[in-house]
Amino acid sequence: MSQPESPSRVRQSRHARGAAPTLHDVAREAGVSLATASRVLNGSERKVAESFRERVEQAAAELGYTANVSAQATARGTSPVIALLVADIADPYFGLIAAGVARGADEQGLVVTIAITERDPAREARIVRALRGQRPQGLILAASRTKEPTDSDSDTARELAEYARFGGRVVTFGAGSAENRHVEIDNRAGAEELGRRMAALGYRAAIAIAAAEGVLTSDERLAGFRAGFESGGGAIDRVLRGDFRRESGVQAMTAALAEGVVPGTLVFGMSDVVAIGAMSAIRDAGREIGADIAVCGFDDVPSSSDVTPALTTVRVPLSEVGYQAFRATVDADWEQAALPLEVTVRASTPGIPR
Amino acid sequence: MSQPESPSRVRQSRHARGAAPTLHDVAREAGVSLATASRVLNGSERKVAESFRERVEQAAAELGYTANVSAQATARGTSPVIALLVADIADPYFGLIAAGVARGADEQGLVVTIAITERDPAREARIVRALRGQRPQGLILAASRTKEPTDSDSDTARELAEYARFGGRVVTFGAGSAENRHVEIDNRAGAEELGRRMAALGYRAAIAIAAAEGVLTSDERLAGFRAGFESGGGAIDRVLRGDFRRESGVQAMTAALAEGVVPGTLVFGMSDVVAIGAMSAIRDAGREIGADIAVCGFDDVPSSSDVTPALTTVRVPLSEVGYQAFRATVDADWEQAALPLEVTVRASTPGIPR
DNA sequence: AAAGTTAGAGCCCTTTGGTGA
DNA sequence: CTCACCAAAGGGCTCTAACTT
Repeated sequence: MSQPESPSRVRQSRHARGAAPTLHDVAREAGVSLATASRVLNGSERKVAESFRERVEQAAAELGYTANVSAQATARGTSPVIALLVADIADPYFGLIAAGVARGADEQGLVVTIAITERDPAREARIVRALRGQRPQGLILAASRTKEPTDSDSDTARELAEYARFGGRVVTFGAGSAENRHVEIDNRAGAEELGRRMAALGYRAAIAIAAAEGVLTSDERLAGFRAGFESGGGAIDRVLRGDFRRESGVQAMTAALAEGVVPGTLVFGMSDVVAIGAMSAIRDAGREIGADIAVCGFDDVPSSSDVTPALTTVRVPLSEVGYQAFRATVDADWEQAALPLEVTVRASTPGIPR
Repeated sequence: MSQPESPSRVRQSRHARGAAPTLHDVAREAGVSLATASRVLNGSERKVAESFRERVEQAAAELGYTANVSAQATARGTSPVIALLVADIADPYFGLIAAGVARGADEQGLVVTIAITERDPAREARIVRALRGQRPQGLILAASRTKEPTDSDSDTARELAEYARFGGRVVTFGAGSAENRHVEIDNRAGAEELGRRMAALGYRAAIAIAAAEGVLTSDERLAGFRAGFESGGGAIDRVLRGDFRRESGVQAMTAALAEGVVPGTLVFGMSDVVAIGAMSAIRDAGREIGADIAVCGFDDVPSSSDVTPALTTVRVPLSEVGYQAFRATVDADWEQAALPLEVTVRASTPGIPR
């Protein structure tokens, strides 16, 4: 009566159902000690005789044993996970970065946990704190950093510092603190080249659709573009503010159009997604993209080449960027590999005939 | 000499640097027992006197304590993670699903670990096995299932069964086994309606670009479309095979065009991404999308409305689908909420004037 | 006697001495 | 002396049972 409804050859361990077999179960089944079973199954330098190894492996297979990662983590004092924070995983920008991170993690047999900040600094701080509890080997922060930290930003910073203090490795994008490793995308240079090229195409007046002032990526891209565009004789007439989302491009552009946009103007969206939103607004206003109003963006996300006219942009090797960020979390001595940006001129900026 | 370079008020615990503070440290600092500290910090029914609670909380704050999730997991026997398997996180289809899953997980304070199958059954099996080790509360499999399992598929199935056997909850998409919960997208009905609508618009000849035979989602969409389209007097002339990726759409369409495509033909891509690839090929061949060759897809990923002409498709609430999948992993009694699909006719299928 | 504390066993695994062949 | 095994301690936490006031 102590073993209700148990089939005849049931194991008498406590996990008849409901719990996965443990190393203990395997060891007992194989008739060896825990230590030996551990060595066979969960990797160790020390040798185990072939006959024992076989017995253990068979027992494990029979029982469907899988090492309990949490237990391993507590015992080893390190857990095989990389934490990735992104603003929005459905955004292709972050999707591509995540793909790169995942690729790297897979290579190293690490697991990646993903969390979404929704671009909310308070949320971000909360998440970093929660993630700290996982004791991940590395933490990659791919949400947008701002220059002058809000209170919540410094909450995040504090949590990150705390995490780093106890051996965790933080990787951020763009200029990080001296402490943290960071993957640098040369937004400024890429944007400058873009500005130069656009000026060379004959554009002289531009409208920029940027994120809020202080958002580093946006600031850098804007400054770079301005430098390049002005060096070629162009000028940015208006800077509209929003964020990196498509809807932001739609709204800013709609507003700009309402105020009036002269033909031959170039619109520069701080991200392709924004630029594509702007294109949509332009079209909805009955204007033409290209000869009438030209548009360019930044990132070269896949859909940039699928819209019509195809979007002029700066190619950022996002997946590679993600991969680099991953390497930065695990490599003892890491140096960022070159991440070349490349201006890609397409039909959305046909140029102005002289 | 026993405490090198230690600041004066250093704590004497073993973790002067390198290891995060433990509950033990907090308890000592607060002058209470482990049990009390645990109750205060890591949630418990039992009451703790206010004065003790304060002391503990302050000590925790001072030390920057965060509970070690792995240790909690081993002690509690359950770990707060949901595992998500997707074919490709950079694909907007999976990106949106992941966003929905992440939203749900966040609501419940769970962590999402993500893994990429790359649509490789062998990889998938390997990953499921690795993920099993995490003892996640739920496992969401969002990669494409096939009808007649390959060997590797049954490897996956075996791992899933093993996982489920010990209390894990598996959620798949599309018709799952009787055992597993599954989130059903009514591909057939959606595609049928699409087919009907396309026939009503005057289309009579269609080319379908599908994934390999046996890939359930593709099969269902194709069958549904065929039924609807034929019921309206149309017929599918050619079924080209590839996968769900953009490149597949390009290749299939290029091949189709080489063989010849008469004006007025409708191309149905089994996913928007494929349809967009086909659009690209059509354009590259110097043909026109719309009046000449019409195109429709499935999913309504964001870029579908950004391409020109905008893509006719079937709207799938992907983020909601992901959310549902998440609920299915955690709710004791779960019933799938309705996931209405909606045919969205856009400019890529202007119809054939009679 | 109620309320709240504490000691200590237990979770699953790793790893280090020891020990017998 | 190797070689290859085992026992046992330890890792950070939870939770029950016993104890204090």
